[in-house]
Amino acid sequence: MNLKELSNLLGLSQTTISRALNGYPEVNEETRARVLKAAEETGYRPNRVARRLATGKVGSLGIVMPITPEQPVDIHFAEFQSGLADECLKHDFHFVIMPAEREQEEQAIRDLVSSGSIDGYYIAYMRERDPRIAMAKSLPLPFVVHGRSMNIAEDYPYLDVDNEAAFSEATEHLLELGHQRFAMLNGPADLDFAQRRRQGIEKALRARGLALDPALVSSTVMTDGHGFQHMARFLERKDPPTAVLCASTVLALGAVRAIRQAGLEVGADISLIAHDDDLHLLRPEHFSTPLSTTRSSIRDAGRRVAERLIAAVNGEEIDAQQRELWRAELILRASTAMAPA
Amino acid sequence: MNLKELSNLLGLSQTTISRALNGYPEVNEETRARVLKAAEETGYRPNRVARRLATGKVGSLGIVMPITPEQPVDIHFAEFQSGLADECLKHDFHFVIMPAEREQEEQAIRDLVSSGSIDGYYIAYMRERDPRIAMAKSLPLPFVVHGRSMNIAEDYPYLDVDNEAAFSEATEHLLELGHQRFAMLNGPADLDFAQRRRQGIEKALRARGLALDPALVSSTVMTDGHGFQHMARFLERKDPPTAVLCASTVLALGAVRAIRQAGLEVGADISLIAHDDDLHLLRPEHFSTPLSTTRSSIRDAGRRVAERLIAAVNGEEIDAQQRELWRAELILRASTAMAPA
DNA sequence: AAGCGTCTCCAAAGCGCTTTGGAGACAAAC
DNA sequence: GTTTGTCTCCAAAGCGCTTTGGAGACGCTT
Repeated sequence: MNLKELSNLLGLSQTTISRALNGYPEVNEETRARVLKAAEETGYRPNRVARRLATGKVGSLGIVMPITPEQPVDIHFAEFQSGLADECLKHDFHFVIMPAEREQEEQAIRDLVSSGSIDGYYIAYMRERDPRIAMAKSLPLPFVVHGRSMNIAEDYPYLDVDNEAAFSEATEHLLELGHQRFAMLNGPADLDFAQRRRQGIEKALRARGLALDPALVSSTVMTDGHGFQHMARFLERKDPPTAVLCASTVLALGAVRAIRQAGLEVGADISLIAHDDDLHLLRPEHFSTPLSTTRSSIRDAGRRVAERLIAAVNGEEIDAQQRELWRAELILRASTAMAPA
Repeated sequence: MNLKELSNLLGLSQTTISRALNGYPEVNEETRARVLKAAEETGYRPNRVARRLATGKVGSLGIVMPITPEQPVDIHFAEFQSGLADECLKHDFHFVIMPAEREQEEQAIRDLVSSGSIDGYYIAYMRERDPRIAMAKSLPLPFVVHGRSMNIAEDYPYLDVDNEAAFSEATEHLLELGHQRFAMLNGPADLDFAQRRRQGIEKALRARGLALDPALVSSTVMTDGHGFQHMARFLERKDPPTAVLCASTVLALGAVRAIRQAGLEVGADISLIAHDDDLHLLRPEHFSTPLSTTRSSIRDAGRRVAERLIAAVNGEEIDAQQRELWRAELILRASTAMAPA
């Protein structure tokens, strides 16, 4: 059922029906009621693709889904997407997912934009001096960056967690508990959030005249396998760390396994703080030893990004709010304790 | 940059450019080369939305994402989607996600189809006599069902795991180990896969003259919270089970926590077999006691569904392969042992 | 009675693409 | 020299919608 058929059915022009349905004033209320009723009965829904061609809007956001052989599905991505979906549902938006390998990410964004199937998009997994930002600014659609990119002079709309502050704070807490030897299970070294988290630790240590031993830092995709593997490696050293900071509860999952397998106890022998994106599946309080965390909901971030994008699509520009930096909350549980003597 | 601009630039008609780009024979190879070069240089990409209007195809699959307040993100869904994305990438497809609350699922499919933004779609989370199947058959787009729906007489294209056989087999194994008292942590009772899994257990028990105690069956959304809660409840009884079957490793995660918290040991005190969808994040071999499982990759299912849909969109109808039933593999690890005396 | 708003409604253009039905140029065939 | 066929290319229609620029009908004022 399309407009033309409906117009034949009602003996009205397509114009009138379109206007009746879209709430324009120049149509008799009686006629409008008749149209609305017929639309309801026939189940008529305007073709969004045709509407997009006519108006330029489709009611859809775009996202590029990173595909890597090593990490088939990123739970952080899924959780973010879940927030995005919540917000889209509210506004009758849907979203388009464009899978892309890392090398094709820029091309994927271009394709998505020129495909005409979205009104706005977000980009994530930012790296230093990320070229995608300049590119996005040159494209005609609104966008929001999730995260940030270091050493970019220009302004751009983003939403990020203050990773540096979060990890500084966590480190300071461990220092106060007497820890001196720190390890870090970090995300991929080229990603902005990983760099900032590391800087946060280094900053806090430097203030006490300490330094982070590069041999006790791993930078990997955030899977529990990597968490296990590198934690095990750290523990094999003759001077193992007494405190570990993890960039994700997923890494912590593996780390805890390694610690226990080495016959050690989380908390008593080794203190651990993980960044908690509030992953629904991996609650820090459900670990065998409940985990101390720096917490910031990635799902809320997804909601907020969608909210901003939809506002931008609807023409509600809010330049004042372009840059948004969320503070993570330090939550102490049983995985942090005084350093062993 | 659009076709018209490109045609002005080259001094050729839009027709010729379109044909050159789409590989039609009636264009001089010299001209084609010139067009290809210009398209490359200007970064011209045809507007998919316009193309869809002209041809009826966009190169996009559709999926409805169930939104529930109780389970913000379903890891099974994410894992399936990951497989879908892999396959879409291969064929230069993308996919559209339409978030919908459960009551609106049918409407969501209708909207998706009439929106014109997809060429095919899949439906999942099937229930008994699911009305979506008849509806899907009445709509003009190809679809594939992930799972099945009981008591539907008509034929329809699906891909499912043989849940009944998997759980029968798992139960038989436990029976051979001497277990008599079984519990089940199942998925939502209205879902087809949950019903079949339960039937599988019941069938195997019946063959030995045993029955599944309804008090030892839970039917919930598959979160670790529910796994914990119901397993704890089972263990509080004066006649606790010695064998547990879980519909997901996610439920098993909680169940294991409850078992250990009760001072019992998985394997020695309680045997446990979980259905393993091969979730990347939750590897059965990484559990404190490695889990015996019935395994079938939900990611592979996503790949296969995408493959079939894309083939259907491209007009390669394979009626012979409409119904596909995969067999899950029973993998024994340390969580299953002889029943305690 | 003519003129003027005000309501309603409509025909047609246009969004960017594909595709149908030629048209023109040229060479080969008669 | 005319006809036929083959290569290339193009103008225009059409996909389903929105929107511009009227047009007709009606009632009111002068």
